[in-house]
Amino acid sequence: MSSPPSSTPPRGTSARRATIIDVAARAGVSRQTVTRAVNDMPGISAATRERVLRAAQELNYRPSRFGRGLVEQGPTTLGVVIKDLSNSFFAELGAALVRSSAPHGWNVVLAEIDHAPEPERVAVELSRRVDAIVGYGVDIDDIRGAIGMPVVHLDGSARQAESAGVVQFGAAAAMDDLARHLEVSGVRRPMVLDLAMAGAAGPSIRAQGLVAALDRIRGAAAAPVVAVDARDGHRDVLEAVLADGADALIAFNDELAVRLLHGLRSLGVDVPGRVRVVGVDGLAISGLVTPELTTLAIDIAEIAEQTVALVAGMLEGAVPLHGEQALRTVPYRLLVRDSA
Amino acid sequence: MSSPPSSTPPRGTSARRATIIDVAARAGVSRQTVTRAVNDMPGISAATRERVLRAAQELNYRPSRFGRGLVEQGPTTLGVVIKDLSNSFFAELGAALVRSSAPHGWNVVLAEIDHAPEPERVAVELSRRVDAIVGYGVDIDDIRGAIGMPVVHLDGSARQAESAGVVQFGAAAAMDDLARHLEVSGVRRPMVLDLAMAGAAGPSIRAQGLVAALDRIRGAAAAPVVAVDARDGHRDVLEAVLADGADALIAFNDELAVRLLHGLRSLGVDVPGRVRVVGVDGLAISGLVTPELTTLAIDIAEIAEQTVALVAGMLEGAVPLHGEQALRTVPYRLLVRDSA
DNA sequence: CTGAAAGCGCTAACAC
DNA sequence: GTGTTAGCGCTTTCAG
Repeated sequence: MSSPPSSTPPRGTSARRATIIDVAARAGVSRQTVTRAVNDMPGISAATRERVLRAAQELNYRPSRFGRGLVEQGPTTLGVVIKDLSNSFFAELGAALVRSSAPHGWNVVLAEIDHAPEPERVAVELSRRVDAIVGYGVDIDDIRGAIGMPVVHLDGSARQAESAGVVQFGAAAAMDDLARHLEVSGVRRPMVLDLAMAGAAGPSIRAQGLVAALDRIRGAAAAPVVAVDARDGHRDVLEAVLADGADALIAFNDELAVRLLHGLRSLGVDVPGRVRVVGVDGLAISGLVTPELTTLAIDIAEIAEQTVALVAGMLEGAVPLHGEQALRTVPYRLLVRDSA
Repeated sequence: MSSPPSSTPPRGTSARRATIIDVAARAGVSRQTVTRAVNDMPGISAATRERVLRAAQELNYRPSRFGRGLVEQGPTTLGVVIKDLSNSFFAELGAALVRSSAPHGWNVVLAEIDHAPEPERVAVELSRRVDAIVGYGVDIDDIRGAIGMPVVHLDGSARQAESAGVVQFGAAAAMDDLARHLEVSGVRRPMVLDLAMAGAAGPSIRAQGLVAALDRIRGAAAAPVVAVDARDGHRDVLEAVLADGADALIAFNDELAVRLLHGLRSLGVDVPGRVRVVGVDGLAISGLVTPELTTLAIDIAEIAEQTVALVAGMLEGAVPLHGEQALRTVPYRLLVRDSA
């Protein structure tokens, strides 16, 4: 691959995508006739259609969706920016957003931050291709070019509502419920198992919230936070916290909790007898493991509904792009099952 | 703006989306100046920018992504049509496709068939908005309008390769391995638990393949196929098949298998002692339940890679849109763990 | 710093 | 049956 000195477009396979004009020229017809052939419209002879289609094929012609959208008024497109799609919670949320968008006739473009070549550019790029942006880690300042574009932060803070829409995940009440539940269950040394985020300095917001809530358990010292790797075996960590006297493990999310449960089982540790385990999210799997997982559950479908409704309102101009009216809250609820 | 006598657009909230021209008029500047303000470009005075932005805001102006894409040559957009995103396998596949597309700089539009208002129109509609289509249940004949558009069937048949690209999931070999494994384990009465699909007449293709493979177990009669509901408790079904003497349950997929495991546990039935359980897919959860699930696993990331590579080849014109060269196969592999 | 002109690729409406 | 005309909304020249 010889790189030309200046800006000569690559010659080889993809010189320049063929347009309707190229096809028209090659088939010796007008552009309109090409349109008719390609879109299977009436008012064209079979012979001509054949000829046009052949020309199109030879040129590897594909209609530009932009030209088409311009004249046809394409559907609203929602850009969804997800941190990490291999995280079940995010994956389910993405799916729910797709589903909630369908009744509106919207298209949904899904983009992932964590595994992107240029993570910080994902949202910016996407914002130029869609009508609204929803997601995590979207830096509103980066999108200032997108004047008037609805932006909704998922799991955002009230502060973020000063500059964009926010769907808040209300965890405080449920965390308090959890602390109370653990307290009456006799827990005295709860520990928070946080997910080790790349590049994160301290504990996650969620872990901090958990610690704060747990702090209200009488007779218990401040709950320690232990960062664990998302995909690891956790065996060492488990042995360590057990040796440290932990009698309740609050995991960052259900996925981690289920892994913990699995690890404890292979260690022969009784749950909830010897140690209790709690997850966060309320994913389907949490109800399918043994013992069934006690968890702080949030209704993902509800989040998606609220989000889409909020965006729809913004698009119509019925809801301001930021401020109080652009703030929604979906609560977590304590789901007591067998593991704690 | 004097509205012409005849086609007055609706006045209310959503009259007609404001264009750059409306903004220019309102701000008393040229379109180009609006572009400069909106895109945060240099060569414009702060005062003018302010004025333009205000006008834009007042008109609820958002740039059209089509007009923009037309002149800017937007990225390739891949349309992914998934049957049911609440099925973990499909959700993971969708996520994997997003991830595999990122290095190419492609955008991915995800659409779901099963919960769409008009299921049969999903793929057709989408095909007019994207550069290539990948997915399940895409009727190639419906998309004939999309001349030259790459279409790839996921989990397709060799026959479908006559008209489109296909990524085949090769199950035969793994199913044979499974049958052999069950045979030497002493299984004599395996049963297939199929997912009851709405509107499906008989057993799924997968169930049929399983039955065919199981048929080779010496001393066993043809394996019965029992259709079960995706979300149900399965208790009745479980009791029935157990009463019927089943000593191995092959589930349509891991999700069902995990539910089965859960049901069996609450029934106090020993797995694999009393009955063995096998899943299909190889999802993450299959390794996190007790006993760990024996399953026919397929590499989802590999499927996504192959699919994206195939589409890329088609887009470049390097790979034909159908035929042998447009056929790829990703195999299932028998993953023997504890449940069978 | 601002504006005018050209053109991106396509289709609807109206000729012929 | 086919071609011509006129945009769709935006950004990129190039002139002022």
